[in-house]
Amino acid sequence: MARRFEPPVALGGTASILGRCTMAADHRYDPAEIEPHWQQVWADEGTWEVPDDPGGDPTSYVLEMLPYPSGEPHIGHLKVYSVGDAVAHFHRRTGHRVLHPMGYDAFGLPAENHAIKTGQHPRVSTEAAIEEFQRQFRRWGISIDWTREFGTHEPRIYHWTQWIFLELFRQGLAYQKEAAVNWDPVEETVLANEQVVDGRGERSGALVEVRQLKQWFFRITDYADRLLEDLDAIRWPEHVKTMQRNWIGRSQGAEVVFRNEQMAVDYPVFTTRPDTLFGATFFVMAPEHPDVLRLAAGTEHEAEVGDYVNHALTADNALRGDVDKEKTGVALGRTVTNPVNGEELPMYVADYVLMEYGTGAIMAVPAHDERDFAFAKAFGLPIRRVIQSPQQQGSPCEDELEGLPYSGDGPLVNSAPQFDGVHNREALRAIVQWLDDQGKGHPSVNYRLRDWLISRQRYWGTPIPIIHCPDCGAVPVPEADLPVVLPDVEDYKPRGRSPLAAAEEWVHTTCPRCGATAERETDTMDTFVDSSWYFLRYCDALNDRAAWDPQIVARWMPVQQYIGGVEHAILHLLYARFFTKALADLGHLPHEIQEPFAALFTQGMILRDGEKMSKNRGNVVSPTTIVQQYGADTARCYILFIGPPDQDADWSDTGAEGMHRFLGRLWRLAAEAAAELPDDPVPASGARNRDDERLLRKSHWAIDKVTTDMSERFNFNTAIAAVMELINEVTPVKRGDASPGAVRFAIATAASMIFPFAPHVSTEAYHLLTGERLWEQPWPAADREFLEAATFELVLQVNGKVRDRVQAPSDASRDDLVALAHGSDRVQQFIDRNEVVKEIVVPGKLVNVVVRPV
RNA sequence: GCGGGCGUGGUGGAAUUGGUAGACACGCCGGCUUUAGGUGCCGGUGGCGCAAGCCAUGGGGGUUCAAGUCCCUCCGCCCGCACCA
Repeated sequence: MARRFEPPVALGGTASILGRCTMAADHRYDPAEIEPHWQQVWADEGTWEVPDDPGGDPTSYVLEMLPYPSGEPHIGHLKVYSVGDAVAHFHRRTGHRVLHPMGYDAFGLPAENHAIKTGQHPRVSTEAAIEEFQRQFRRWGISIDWTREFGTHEPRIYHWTQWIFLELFRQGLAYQKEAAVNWDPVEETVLANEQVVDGRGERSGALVEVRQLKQWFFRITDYADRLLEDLDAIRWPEHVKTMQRNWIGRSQGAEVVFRNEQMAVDYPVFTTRPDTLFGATFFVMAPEHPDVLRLAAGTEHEAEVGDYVNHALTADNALRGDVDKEKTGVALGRTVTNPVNGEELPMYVADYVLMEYGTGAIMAVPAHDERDFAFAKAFGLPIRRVIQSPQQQGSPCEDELEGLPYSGDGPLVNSAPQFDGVHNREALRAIVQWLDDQGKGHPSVNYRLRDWLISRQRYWGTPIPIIHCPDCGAVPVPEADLPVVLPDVEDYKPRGRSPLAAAEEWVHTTCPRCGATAERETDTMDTFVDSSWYFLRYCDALNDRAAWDPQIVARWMPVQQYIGGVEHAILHLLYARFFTKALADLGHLPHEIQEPFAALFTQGMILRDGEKMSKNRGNVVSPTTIVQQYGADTARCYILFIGPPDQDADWSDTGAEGMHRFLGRLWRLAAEAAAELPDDPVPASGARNRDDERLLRKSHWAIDKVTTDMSERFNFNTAIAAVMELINEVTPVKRGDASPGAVRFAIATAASMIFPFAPHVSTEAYHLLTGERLWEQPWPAADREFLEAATFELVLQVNGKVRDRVQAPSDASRDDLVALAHGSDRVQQFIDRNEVVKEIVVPGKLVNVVVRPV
């Protein structure tokens, strides 16, 4: 290392030589030189690698969400890895073996769409992007165990994605069914419910069509309750948990059977309000309900119902979901019997009833349900109040409809003699019990969550390892034949079926069960399948006999700190939880591992001028540019300094420059001190002068502050600010008479603590000062001795307003403090001509003298 | 409509449990160093006021010796869910 400083002979014991025209000052802080140097050392030595089995050492697994490799990393990546790396470094230096791996979510539509446009194989563009990501992550100095790296598109990886599919299939958790599914006409594939937002494809923005297709599903609904309950046990942001709870949408209620006598068919409905059963005045079915046309057949409504159903099924999904839309529907000309009172209720078909939820049919209680109320008004149907609202209880109102619809609680009316006057919550239980006894209903739970549709009619994904045999049906590919390798094709364009269907040689095969001619499944899996287990693979990444060894996984899992964007609050995070539970049930994970991510941190976006960065706005700041301009340390530090990392933050070029100046100052102070100050020990308590005391006090205060900010919260911005305060204390003039040992200690401590955010410059500075490798040093510990001062600044208030500040001994009694208050002229000024009512003393802080005019 | 979050100087943000509002930084102003630019260093910087002092955390009200922090109410912005029976 030619550039290393040769420390000159020490220039004596005082710090007064800290002038500017020194050797060190001739050199500039040059990240372009420092950063690659240490990166090379870390790469050569494999510094961040951990063994599969770390033995008895405490472990920590720090993970950022799997990046999708496309083009080059953007500033959001820089932020998420700056946060994750800070956590990983802090955990390492506080005594943990830290697993901090990297990989790529390499399958997916953008690469395939690119292939459709250019004919370039998605593997080629994807692997080019991966290389670019690798290069950048290395250039940023992120501490990654590169031996564990993989892309989900590698056959050695999707081998196990297919294996997991087969395991789920074996257990009945993967199944095929014909269903009304969301078809994205632009992407030409089906989408999961989670990928449809406001009736539009999440990626394409196209209005989604409903099609009847045979598709593969994962039975995530079997895990609805556990996915809900276990949220309580994980340290995740409350709003993410709320979003998952809402998505799962558990509602407790009852199934109630309504019978159509003409056709002799029972129609169960789900309701959360069986207490309002006596208020049901009609009955509504979804247009998709398979019995609708049959029911209407032969009635005067037949033609009208047919038209309505046709229209409803072809209408835009988005419009149908609109709450404010006028209620529409058609009478079926049939009735059902209300089981509680034998009343005949007219049947309707209406598109406000959804086939996917409950049984696709509802009992309508217009008096106590907004939607039913709106429908009843539109169709002139009777409205019967069966629950009294509080306003109504004193004086029965004149207008029958006043206060309706009312969805709150209250005593029952107009119901049945044994229930009238009973509070509805109580009546609810009694009515369900009665229905159960009569065989006309039972308690029931419903979920909004549906099974996860995983098949995609696209090329660039993991092939579904199934062979369709005319005799045996869907037969799993034998484990020994895995992986089913994705074949090359000429044409990536989906034409309503997977491009894989065109790979005829690949498709044609024999049935593993009976040997007959058979065909391979040509759909591929949703890429969310890949990202639902990748974190398990990292623990045992090179295993070529199994997806992982459960014993090894047990050493690292669950992920101690997971970091990523809130946009995955539902999709990825719910699927990964489902996989973890299912795999544990199947015996592939230790039973204790029920949750993949013990703690979650969601970072905010980086904005510019208050707006999202986007190519359209032309306000994109690229990490490449920033790193070139200021170095990785500045970029990483600044991104963490702009504000709390969970909040959105506005990027500012001048702000980044300020951070660059600060790191330069830190480096220069270290270089100067290394060159000019003798390497004395920190002066012992008897040998310290006032400046030593001040500097050491500040140092230990900063250690305490930074340690708290890092371990108890994610306040990296205030941690960095504390290091800045410490450095401000070390500047030449302030240093005054401080001893070289104290000055060196303060600078080394600052470097040590900025390391998780700016690993290169801090390592360099620390090495200059001590000759030691910073990453091998334990995290500094604050010495209590310096945290407790002999005196403190006592704030003196009169009537809650600050009037003076004085130094007070830390061990002063309350009376002493009050005396000090009265001793202040400025306080006296405000007490004069007033009567002292009382004195409030907050030890160590303030005295408040309360006065009132005489 | 329901649920959640947020509102503090010119700007980003601090204020951990009700106890000094504005840490730290950007920007701006002034000074020193430098051939010069940049860098570096020193000082100042919430508003009003000559000053004593007064005012100030989206608006209004309350609790308290003391409120950015707790309570009520209104306003504004952001996010999630939304015909789920």
